[in-house]
Amino acid sequence: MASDLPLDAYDKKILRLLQAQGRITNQQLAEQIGLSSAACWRRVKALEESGTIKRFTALVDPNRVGQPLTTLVMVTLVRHHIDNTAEFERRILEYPEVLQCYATTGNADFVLRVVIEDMAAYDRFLNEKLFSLAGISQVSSNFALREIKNETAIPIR
Amino acid sequence: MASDLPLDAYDKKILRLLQAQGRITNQQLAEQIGLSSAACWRRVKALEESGTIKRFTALVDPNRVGQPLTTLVMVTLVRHHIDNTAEFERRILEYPEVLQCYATTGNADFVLRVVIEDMAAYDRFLNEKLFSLAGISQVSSNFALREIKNETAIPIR
DNA sequence: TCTGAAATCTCTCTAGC
DNA sequence: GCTAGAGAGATTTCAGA
Repeated sequence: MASDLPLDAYDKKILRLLQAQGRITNQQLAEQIGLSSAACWRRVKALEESGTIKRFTALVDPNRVGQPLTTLVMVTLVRHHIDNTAEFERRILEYPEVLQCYATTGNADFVLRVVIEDMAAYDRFLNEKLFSLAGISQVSSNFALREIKNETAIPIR
Repeated sequence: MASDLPLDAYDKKILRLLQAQGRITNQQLAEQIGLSSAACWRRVKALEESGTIKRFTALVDPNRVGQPLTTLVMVTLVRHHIDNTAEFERRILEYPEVLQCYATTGNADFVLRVVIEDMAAYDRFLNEKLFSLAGISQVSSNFALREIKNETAIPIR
């Protein structure tokens, strides 16, 4: 249905606006990009169906829902089992307090961002979840003193 | 209007559902939490006004908009000028390719997540932007080999 | 101060060109 | 791509717990 790629100028404007205001009405969106509302609506649907728009979401302030502690965790695995990596990743996906996880170059194998209530809860996370995984070699916890920026909008060029 | 805090069970359900489906209709939302559509609507507005919901957004797949490269950058500042930190943070906020930035404990002063087109663009980012900032002592670039998880939904307990 | 019902207003989404 | 319009949903008002 939705052809893959390439995005034209209208699509790019749509993506910029929907990243800034996810609940803008289709009519306002259409007006701002300079298309009829039907044409705009079809483009938004196509962008959703092609996966360019993964989904819509509400961004919640973690401080206001009792999860003020952010930690960046560097994890290194032991090199013995080839299954370690797959198993590690599978378990990480199940932990809701781990919002992000990347396999990276450099000293650590993985970098995680963990959002949680307080130090006691983080201690439980380490002992009951992270340290219980097979094949963990090193874990380094870097606590966020301050959030300078936390943006979800990808620059559309 | 919106009293600060504390969230009751309805608010928590609303936050969970809106994080999962940012564009769910108010009627469906009301039905799923067990309130009338008017009551549900008022609660969503209150959550927005209080800042508990920061905003709504579309989550875009960076691969589909030509920004497939993610880098986690550890930055250390020199200790001489007290203004270094404030100036660094101010500039970081202006760089759209830097999606996230945290001041952290540990070896690095800051951890950044940068999303960008390719290595050439990353090289330009380093030389034209990051290295041009005053007071930079060390920069370590860790490239994301794979994204295991990239979630925005804060667990609501 | 909270609710729900109902009236009204606006937008979505399909159809047709 | 555009316009039109029925139906669906959002938003306000009002009255009751």
